[in-house]
Amino acid sequence: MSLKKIAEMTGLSIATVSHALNGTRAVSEDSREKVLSAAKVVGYRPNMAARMLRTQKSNTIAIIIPSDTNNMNANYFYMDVIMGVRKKMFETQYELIVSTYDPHGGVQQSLPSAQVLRQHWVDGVIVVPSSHSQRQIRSIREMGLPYVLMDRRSDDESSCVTSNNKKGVADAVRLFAACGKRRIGFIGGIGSATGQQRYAGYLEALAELNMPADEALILLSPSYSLARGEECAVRLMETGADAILAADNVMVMGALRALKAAGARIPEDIGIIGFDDYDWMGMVSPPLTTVRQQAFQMGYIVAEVLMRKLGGIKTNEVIVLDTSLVVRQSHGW
Amino acid sequence: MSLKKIAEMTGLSIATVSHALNGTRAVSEDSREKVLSAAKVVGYRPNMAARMLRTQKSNTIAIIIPSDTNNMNANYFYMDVIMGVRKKMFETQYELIVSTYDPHGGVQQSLPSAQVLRQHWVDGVIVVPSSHSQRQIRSIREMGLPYVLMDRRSDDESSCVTSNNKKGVADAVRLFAACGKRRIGFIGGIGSATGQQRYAGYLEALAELNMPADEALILLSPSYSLARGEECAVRLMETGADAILAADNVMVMGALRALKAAGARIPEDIGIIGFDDYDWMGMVSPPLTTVRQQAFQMGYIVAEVLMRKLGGIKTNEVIVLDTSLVVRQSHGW
DNA sequence: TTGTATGCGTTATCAG
DNA sequence: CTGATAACGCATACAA
Repeated sequence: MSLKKIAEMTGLSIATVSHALNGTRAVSEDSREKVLSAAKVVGYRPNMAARMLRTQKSNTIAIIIPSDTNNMNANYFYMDVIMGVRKKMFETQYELIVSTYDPHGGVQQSLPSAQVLRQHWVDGVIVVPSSHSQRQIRSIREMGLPYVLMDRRSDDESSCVTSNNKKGVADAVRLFAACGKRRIGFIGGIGSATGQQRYAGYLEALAELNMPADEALILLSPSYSLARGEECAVRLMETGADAILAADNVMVMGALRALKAAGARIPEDIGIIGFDDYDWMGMVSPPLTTVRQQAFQMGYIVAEVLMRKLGGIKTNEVIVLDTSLVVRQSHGW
Repeated sequence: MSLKKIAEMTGLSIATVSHALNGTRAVSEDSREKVLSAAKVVGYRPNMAARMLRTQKSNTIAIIIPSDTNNMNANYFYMDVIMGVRKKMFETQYELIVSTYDPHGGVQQSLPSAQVLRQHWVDGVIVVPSSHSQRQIRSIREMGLPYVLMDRRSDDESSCVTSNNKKGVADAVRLFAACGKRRIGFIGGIGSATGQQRYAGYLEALAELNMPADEALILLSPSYSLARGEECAVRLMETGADAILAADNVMVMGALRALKAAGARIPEDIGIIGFDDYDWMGMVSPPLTTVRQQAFQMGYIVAEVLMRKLGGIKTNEVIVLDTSLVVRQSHGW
């Protein structure tokens, strides 16, 4: 199983065997063949641990995402992201460790649950920070582990890849306004930088349109859930909203359900725009207008940025991916 | 950064430092404190490579899933699975490597793209086999790497955790029949063991109900896609089907879209039942009746089985998880 | 309670 | 073109 064994089988030295296998120095054709066939016979597989120990490289990175156990749906966004990361990993022959943490685990629990960080192991890490993870991010930086933030920005000193959440929501608000909507409600999360940016986009667009920001139309929650989405939508209907911006793919489902349960006509009585884009959104009635994020690309690009860092490049990159409005029918005419 | 350094700092031996850190033998309170504080000062993190090399254990497993790049939706099922696996991993302090392969990559390409298998590294592996991966599975077995199959069964010698696909589909057919449906169409995949089992369930239920299996009502495809789902549904409408069983969460979306586009009344003109259960399925109109799989549990359980194997238990376990009908409205009355 | 010393499987250096 | 050997950082058997 080891180089040593193959060396014994072939009568060559460990060094020659290693070089023959890796093509890292000239080896006679004769020796090469002997080594290769012996390796095949015993089913030789290199021992990564030894290689890592020697080279100080694991060819492995980790991605650490929040996993809200009572809201599994939010994770689908990260699935697309992970597939994007995987694509880059495949191209570069890296392996990917997927780790999770509980975003509601409190300050000290938030990120470090990822034991992968506490061990000298991965070459780099992609992190989706929570609002409590500044300290962990700092410690990652201090231990010299290459990293890139993703989806959410938590500070100015880190490389980061996010969506243009602010613009995405602002676009949606403008679309509502263009359709004659005047009382636009906002359902969002306040627990993450992402949520805050979306809220900021809402306020900004309102201001730009000279529309007042009515507190009764703004419903912020610490976390996302279907039930919470329903609840908020009910509240907004009572307040006389004629449009709802649900800044998250879970909330929008709840909101939609509540609207339908109440028998509201969409979009005549009340318009609705959601976040993220899945095929099913075109399948509900009316088909949902939504703010699309480039999830797969986000994964691919954040992996690319990390790879660049692993290559020794020192620049800090802040990449903001554009969102796009997927205009279907739920927003109005 | 290493035990050696801490040994130097504290004036103790490497052995004592190691034991103090790991609590693996008695150490005087005095020494312990010295070691711990020194470790904290220099930010000591154990070097996994060295530990792995020494102990021949990585505390890491891998899961290898098919990733159909032109059908990202299918992946969401595996996201739920992965979260289930993660839960077990969290409990047992293992890390999880997520690897993918192209299910349409042809025979030789199918599984081995997962380089993780070609390296002596992970302690065990969870594999979703494709119909072409028997050889790879055999080679995994031959190299003595503990493994468990998941979602699909490819042979009789491997431990395996799957859903009861056959029964799930049969239940759906019976429900259709109970609602007076007589010409029940089947849209399915033939490219995987999963698809074949679902098809078998369809035939079995039909036979049990003394209903003929009309070839014109059976549409099998090598792979899943939204477009293909639409196409099949159109065909089935032409053939006069009064019900459609779409044995996959992507196909059912396509089928639903086609039905709506054609202005069919659901479920009066034509009923439809899908596979897998997502929140959005309750949000379309009419709410979709579907065959639910226990995705999260499947992940948790398959991880459990693998852990058992890693613990040295030699039994082969074949676990079949029950499916359940989520009865909403699209099937009929 | 502590220390010494070995070896895990590689890569890479240095010497032939 | 080839070989001997050191070192990577750790766990642990053995000795004291």
